[in-house]
Amino acid sequence: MTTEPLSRARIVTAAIDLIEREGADAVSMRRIAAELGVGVMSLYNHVPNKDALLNGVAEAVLSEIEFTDDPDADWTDRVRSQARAFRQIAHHYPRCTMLVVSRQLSSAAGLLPVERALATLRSAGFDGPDAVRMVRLFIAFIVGSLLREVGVTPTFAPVHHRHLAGAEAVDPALFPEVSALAPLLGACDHDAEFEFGVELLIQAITVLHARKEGTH
Amino acid sequence: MTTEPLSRARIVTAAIDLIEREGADAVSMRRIAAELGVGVMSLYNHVPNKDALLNGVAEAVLSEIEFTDDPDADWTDRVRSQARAFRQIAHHYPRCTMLVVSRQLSSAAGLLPVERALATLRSAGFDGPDAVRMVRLFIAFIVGSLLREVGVTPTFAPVHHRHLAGAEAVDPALFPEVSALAPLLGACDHDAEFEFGVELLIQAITVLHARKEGTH
DNA sequence: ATTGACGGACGTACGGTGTACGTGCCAGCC
DNA sequence: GGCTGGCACGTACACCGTACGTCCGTCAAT
Repeated sequence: MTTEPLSRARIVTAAIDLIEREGADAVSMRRIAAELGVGVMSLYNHVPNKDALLNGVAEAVLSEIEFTDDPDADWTDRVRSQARAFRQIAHHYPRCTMLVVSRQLSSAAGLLPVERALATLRSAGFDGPDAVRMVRLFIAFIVGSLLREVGVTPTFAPVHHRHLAGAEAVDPALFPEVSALAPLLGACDHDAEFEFGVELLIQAITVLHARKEGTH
Repeated sequence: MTTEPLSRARIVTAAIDLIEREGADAVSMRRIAAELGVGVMSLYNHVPNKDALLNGVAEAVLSEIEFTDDPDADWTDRVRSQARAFRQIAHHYPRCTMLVVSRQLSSAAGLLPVERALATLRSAGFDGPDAVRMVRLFIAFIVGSLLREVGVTPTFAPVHHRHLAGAEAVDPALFPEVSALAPLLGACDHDAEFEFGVELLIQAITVLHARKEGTH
């Protein structure tokens, strides 16, 4: 059994595996070291500290986004596919999602999605300031959506009824709308919800686009 | 000096103060107890554990939202003011924002904003499913926006240049758009950005509204 | 007035955490 | 052959959440 020589990459992937298996709370230097069959302090030869390790996790997850961008496609389709790509990794690493969105990364991994998005929006004819605004808007929507989707499953148990275990848990007098719409609030088709949001944003942007074109 | 008798409320506000002063990482039972001039274990007479305490913090912050809803106003204005109210507390308790959005609350404090939003959307003529969709969309956008605004300042230092310390830090060959738009990406007028997003969402919703009305 | 129960403040203790620091092994180079 | 530098490792320390036992003030019933 040739134990290959421990590297930052091996440590990061071990951390990712551990997070996905047992949640972010289970991560500790000792735990990761044990997972790798290695002394705790050996980790510090490849990673300056735990925080940097977690940044590495976020980077690694983010860099697995598969952008299959077709420059010839309609810009709306390109936006759609990029939004979906972003969301797809969140589903591949659900327990890591919180980590990814809660750390702003200055590395290449964090910049590439922005680069792609800016490129397609510029090619669609938006000027710089507008393109930046659009990207920020889309990222806000995507991050917020992913947080909701993931926050629903902190234990990863398929709890569909969320905070509304029963309709009687919420007082209809205080919260008439919430209690009336409890069934709708309890069940959430995340896919449909996400697609709806993306379409609505794209449509809104298209309108704004046409309006600017018209004022030329 | 009459030391008033320690209560869940006092503990929670001490925690909030501590978080705002020194960040979320500074919170520990021992630290909070010291802040209150009290033994550590005394806290557990009023709070079952740290997690519940943090939930209490999130609830307290959330319940400070000031909804000055005018039922006679235009529904778009009501949506605007609700979105702004949500954002305002995030600016009042910037270091607590992450806590608030990362915990889904089943309490009244968490439900009230949803109730308000549903009520205004229903009064605007949306049916149940559409209203729920809209609320989810808005919350996703708001949460994502707040995370960006707050994530920019984890140290609360007014770092305006973010991840782009200098334009030369990012390789123009790899990231042409990012490097070209670096000045725009570096500086962000959060207020304007938020208002832009809210207006765009409202406009998109209005279009969708009109379309549904037309198909009657 | 005495007693009893009880709630809340507190100290101690245990297992776990991140990581600073020193030690020893082993490969590569002079 | 001896030196040097990198890497695995153990020990140690300060801090964490919290289970548990203790003590004391207050109040009810006797």
